[in-house]
Amino acid sequence: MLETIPSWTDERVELLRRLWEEGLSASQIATQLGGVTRNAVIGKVHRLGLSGRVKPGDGAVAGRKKVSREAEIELAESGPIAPEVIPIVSHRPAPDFPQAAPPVVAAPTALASSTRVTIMDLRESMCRWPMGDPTSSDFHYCGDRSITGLPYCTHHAQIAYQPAAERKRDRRAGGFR
DNA sequence: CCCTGATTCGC
DNA sequence: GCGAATCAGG
Repeated sequence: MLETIPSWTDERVELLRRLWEEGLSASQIATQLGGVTRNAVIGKVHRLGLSGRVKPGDGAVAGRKKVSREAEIELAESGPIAPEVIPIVSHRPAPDFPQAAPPVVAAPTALASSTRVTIMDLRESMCRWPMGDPTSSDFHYCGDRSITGLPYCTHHAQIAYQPAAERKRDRRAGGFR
């Protein structure tokens, strides 16, 4: 049956908060939530007092976390392959990485395999590599154990932080462009 | 023309 | 409180 769309339940508000703070646009949040328009999202954001994510004039970068020095250098050398903090806003048409079964190391993280890791499930220690279209409702994250200090697991960190030279050769793996 | 958030105001 | 319409901008 059709899912009845509740208005602003605690869950949905929490999700809204989280997505907004992560830097998603109102329209993207709207499609993630489902059943609401971007106007509704914006309206709610204002009612919650969440507006003003980015402060122009503020010396520090408000919305985005600072990357480590190493990662920064790597990014500078490798170019804008992947965004540093939350890649969900990135404009990739259709990622779809063959990342079905990453048996890396015995992942200590509890939830894994079949469960879709949504933004709600994401923890600091989990890989935030985006899977799927951010404007789609089935969007989720990798969720594997992330490297300490980095937002990605070993697998996706390799894709995200490829050295410039190596990139030419082994670029097909990522799907980024 | 696509998008963004901000604001207003009838409901 | 909610969100469509509108506004102002990129």
